Amino acid sequence: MPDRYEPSQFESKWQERWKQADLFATREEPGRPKFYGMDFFPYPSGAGLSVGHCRNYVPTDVLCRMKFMQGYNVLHPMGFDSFGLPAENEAIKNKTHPAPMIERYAANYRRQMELVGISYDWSRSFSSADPDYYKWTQWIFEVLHERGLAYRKQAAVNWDPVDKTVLADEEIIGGRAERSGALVEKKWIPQWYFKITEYAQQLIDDLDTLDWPEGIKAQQRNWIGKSEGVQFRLDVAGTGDSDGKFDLDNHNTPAKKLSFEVFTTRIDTLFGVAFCVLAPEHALVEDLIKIVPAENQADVREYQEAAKRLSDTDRTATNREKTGVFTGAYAINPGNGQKVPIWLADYVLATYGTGAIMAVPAHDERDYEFALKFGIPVIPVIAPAEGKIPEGCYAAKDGVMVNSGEYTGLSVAEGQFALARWMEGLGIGKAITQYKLRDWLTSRQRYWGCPIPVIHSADGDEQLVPVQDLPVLLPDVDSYEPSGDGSSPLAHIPEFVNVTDRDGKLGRRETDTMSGFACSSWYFLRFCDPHNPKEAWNLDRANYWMPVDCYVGGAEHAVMHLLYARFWTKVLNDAGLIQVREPFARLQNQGQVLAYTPYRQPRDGETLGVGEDGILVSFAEADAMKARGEGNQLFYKWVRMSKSKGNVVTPDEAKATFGADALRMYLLFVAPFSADVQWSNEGMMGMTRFLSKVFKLATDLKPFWAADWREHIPFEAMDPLGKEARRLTHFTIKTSTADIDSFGFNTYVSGLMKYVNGISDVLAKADPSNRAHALALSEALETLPLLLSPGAPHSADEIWEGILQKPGFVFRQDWPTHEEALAAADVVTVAVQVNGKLRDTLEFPAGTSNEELEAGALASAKVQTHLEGKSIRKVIVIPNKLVNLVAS
RNA sequence: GCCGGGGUGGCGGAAUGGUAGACGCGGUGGUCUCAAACACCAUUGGGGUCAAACCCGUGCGGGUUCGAGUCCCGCCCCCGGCACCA
Repeated sequence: MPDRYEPSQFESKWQERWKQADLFATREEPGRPKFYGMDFFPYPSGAGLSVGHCRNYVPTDVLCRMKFMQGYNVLHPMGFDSFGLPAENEAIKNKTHPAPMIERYAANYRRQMELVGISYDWSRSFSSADPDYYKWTQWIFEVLHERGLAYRKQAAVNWDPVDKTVLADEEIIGGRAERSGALVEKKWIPQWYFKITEYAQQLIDDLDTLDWPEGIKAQQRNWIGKSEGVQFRLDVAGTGDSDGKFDLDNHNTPAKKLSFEVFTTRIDTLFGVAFCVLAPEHALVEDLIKIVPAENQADVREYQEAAKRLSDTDRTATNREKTGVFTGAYAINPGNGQKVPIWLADYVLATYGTGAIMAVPAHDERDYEFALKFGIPVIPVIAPAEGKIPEGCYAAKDGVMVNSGEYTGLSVAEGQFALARWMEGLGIGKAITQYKLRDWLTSRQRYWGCPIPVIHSADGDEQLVPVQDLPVLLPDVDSYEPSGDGSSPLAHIPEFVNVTDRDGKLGRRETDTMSGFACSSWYFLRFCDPHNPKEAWNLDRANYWMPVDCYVGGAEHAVMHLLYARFWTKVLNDAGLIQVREPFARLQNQGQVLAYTPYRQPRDGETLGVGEDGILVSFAEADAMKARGEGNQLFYKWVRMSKSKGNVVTPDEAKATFGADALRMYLLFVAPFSADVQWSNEGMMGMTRFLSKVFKLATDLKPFWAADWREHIPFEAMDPLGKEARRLTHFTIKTSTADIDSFGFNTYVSGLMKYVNGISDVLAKADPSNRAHALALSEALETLPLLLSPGAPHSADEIWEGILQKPGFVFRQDWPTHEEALAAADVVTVAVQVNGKLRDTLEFPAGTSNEELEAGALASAKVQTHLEGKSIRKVIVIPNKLVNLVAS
C-alpha cells in the first residue's frame, strides 16, 4: 500500500468495481427520504467533454454522494439532448447521418463521465432522439394542443438565413442568431406556437417559491416583462362623430370613423399628450392615408418603405437618432378634447402593446427626444411635490399633477386610479396588464427534431395523430439538408407527407419539427420512470421523485430552457398529470473554466475584428515565438475553454496526468462554485500533494488503529491531545456536511486540508502506547475516508480497503454525524482589545466566566501599557471570544 | 439607461457585527541530490525594528457602533443579463 496518491494504481480499478457492483443504481426503498439531484441535459458534441463540463458534474456528484450516504434514496440521472440544430449542423458538416453520429458522441460522453467517477445511474439514461422518448414528447404536444396551448398561425418570424430555419425570440441576441451569428431576417410563414403567454402571471408569481439565484429570477421577470397601465381609445379628428363627444352605440356606423388604441403606464400624464405615434406597420395607416393631404400620403409611404428596408438590428440600435413623419391626421385627447398630431415613427414597436402610443414629451425621454427634433411643444403636467416644475424631461413617479383640469393636485398614483376609473366609466379604456413575453415559437423547418404529430386533412382542418399511432417516426433518409425555401426537408419526402386522415381521405402530414427546447422541457419527468412503455411516466413514481431538489447547470439557459420547462410543468399540472407546479426547487449555476491563452499583437497589414485586442495563437506557436525572441509580442488572457481556441483540457488528459480525484478536488477547491475557475497545472500539482498527504496520514495512523474503537471511545478519558483529535474530527464532520449542503465546495475541500494538517500535528505528538491517543486517532482514521469520499471517491475506497482493510465501498457507509460538545474546543483564545484595537490574545478554558475573562484581560501587561493614564469606562465581553476595554 | 452579482496580499480565495488574509498557488531560505526535478521543513499583507514595540491596511467619501470586509447613506470601477417594451 503506497503512502502516496498514485491514481494510475487504483482509479480505474475502482471504477470497474463500482460498475460491477452496480453501485449507483437508484434506490427506492420505503422509509427513506428522497433526493433528486440533476445536471442540465447536455447536447453531446463531437468535441467531447472538457474539464469545464466536469465543473458542472463533479459538484452535483459530491452532493448526491453525500445524500446517499446520509440515507436518502437518490435519483442522479444523466441523458442526452440529441435532437436539434447543433447535432444536425455537425452531421451535415461531417457528411454523415445525425442518428449514429450522436450515439457515438453520447457513448464518448458517458465514457468520459465515468472516467472522472460521476455516480450516475446509467440504467436510467436515454436520448431525446430515442423514439421511445419522443413518442411522449409528441404526446405532450397533443396535451397542449387539446388545451388550446399549441396553435399554428401565419406570422412574420425570425428567419436565420444560415441555419435556414426560424428561431424563437429567446434565441436572438442583438438581432443576430445566437447559434449561427447570422443577421436575422423577417419571413412570413405559418408557424407552430405554444401559448406560454397564458401562464405569464403564474410564471412570475411562482418564482417567489423557488430557491434559485436572484440573477436568474430577475432575468425571467424581466423577460416576461409585466407592466400595468391603461389601454384606451383615441378617435381620429374629422372622422365620424368628432364633435368631442363619443357615440358609444354608434361607433361603427359612419364608415369613415377612425380610432386607435394606445397603451400607457402613465395615464396620469394624459393632459401632457403632445402627439401620438403609430408604428410604421400599424393597420390604421391604410385608412389614415385615404383622408390626409397628398403630400402627407407620399411622406407616409416613403417612411413605411424605409422602415421596411431597415433590419431589426439597425432599427433598434442604441443611441440611434429618432426618425418619424407626420401623417397629416390628428387624434383627439379624450382628457381635454384637444387635437394632437398623429405621427409615424419606428421607435414605436408594432409588436408590443397596441403598436401605438400617446406621446408625453415632458415625462418620457423618448418622446422628449422626438419632440425636440421635430419642434413639438413640451407640456409639463407633473411637478415635484415641492419646488417648481423642472425643465426638460421629468419622468418621476412621485410627483403631483398640474395643468390637468379637475385632476390637478392629485398625486401620480391617485391620478392613475382616477383616470382609469373615469375611462372605464366612459367605456373608452380600461386598466390592463401587458407582458413583453410572446408565445413560444416552436416549429423548425429542419430534419433533426421531434416531428409534430399533426395531420392536415383534405378539408383543411388540423387533426392530432391518435395516441396509439405515436410516435410519428422521423423517416430514415440519406438527404436531410435544409431546403432553404422555408419548408422543412421532410416536406420533400412523399412517403412521410402523404397519409390517410381520420376520415380516410388523403391528408398531409405536418412537416415542421419541434425545437430542441421542447424535448428538454420534460425529461426530468421521464427520468422518474425512464423505460415505461405504456405511459410517459407512472404518476406515483413521478410524484415520488418530483420536484428536482437540486438542478445544476450554466446560467445561459436563464430564459429559455428554464422558462419553457416551468411552463410545461404548469400545463401538465393543470392537466392532472403531475402533482408539482414547479419542476426545479433549487437551482445552482456553476462558473466556467478559463484557460490562460496566448494572443499576439497584430503584425503589419493585419487588422483586428471589432472588440478584439489581439490575435489568437496556438500554444505551440507561442513557444516558437518565445524561442525566436518574439515573446514581447505575446500576451495572455483568461478565456473560456473551447475547441476553436485550442485551449481545451480534456478530462482524459487531466486524469492521465494528475488523476481523477485530483481533478475533482481541484475543480471543487479552486474557486466558489458559481465563480469562474482559472485552470492551472500548479494548482493540480497542489491537489496531488494534498491527496498524497492524505495517503501518508492514513498510513501513519495505521499503527494506532484499534478496530473496535467505537465501542470504547465514549467511555475512555481523553487527555488534551486526544481531545484535540476528536475536536478536529467532529468539527470537520460538522463543517463538511454544512459546506456540501450549501454548495460551499471550496471550503469543504479546505476544511479537509485543515483536518489533515491538524491530525498530522496531533499524530506527531501522539504516543502509540497511549490508549486515549489510539482511540481518538482511530476515529480520525476511519472518518477521513468517509469525509473524503464525495470529493475523492477513488482514494476513499482505496484507503478504506487498502489501509483499513474494511469490506465494501465507502459509498455504502453511513455519513458521519458530529457531536456538538466534541466539536468545541476546551481551550479558547480570547482577543483582548483596548478601545476596539487588538492588544493581546490570551488562552482560557472554554466557558470561563465574563468576570474571570475581564480580570485576565486587565492582568495582561500589554493591555496595561495601553491603559496607562486612562480609566475604564466600559467593558464588553463576548464569552470564549473577546474582551474589549473601553477607556479614556 | 434599467436589472442582477461583485471589488479583500503577487494570484485563487477564507471570514454568524468580534483576533482580516483561513486553505491553497506562487515567492524566499533551507534539507535531500554530483546536479536538477520531485518531496520535505521554515518563512511570506505593507511600513518599521537586530528583534520587538508600534503604525497602516478589505474600491472611494461619509455615518451607525465599545467594535465594520460585514450594517446605513452617497459615489467609482468590473462582470453578467436586458435594452426605443410606452
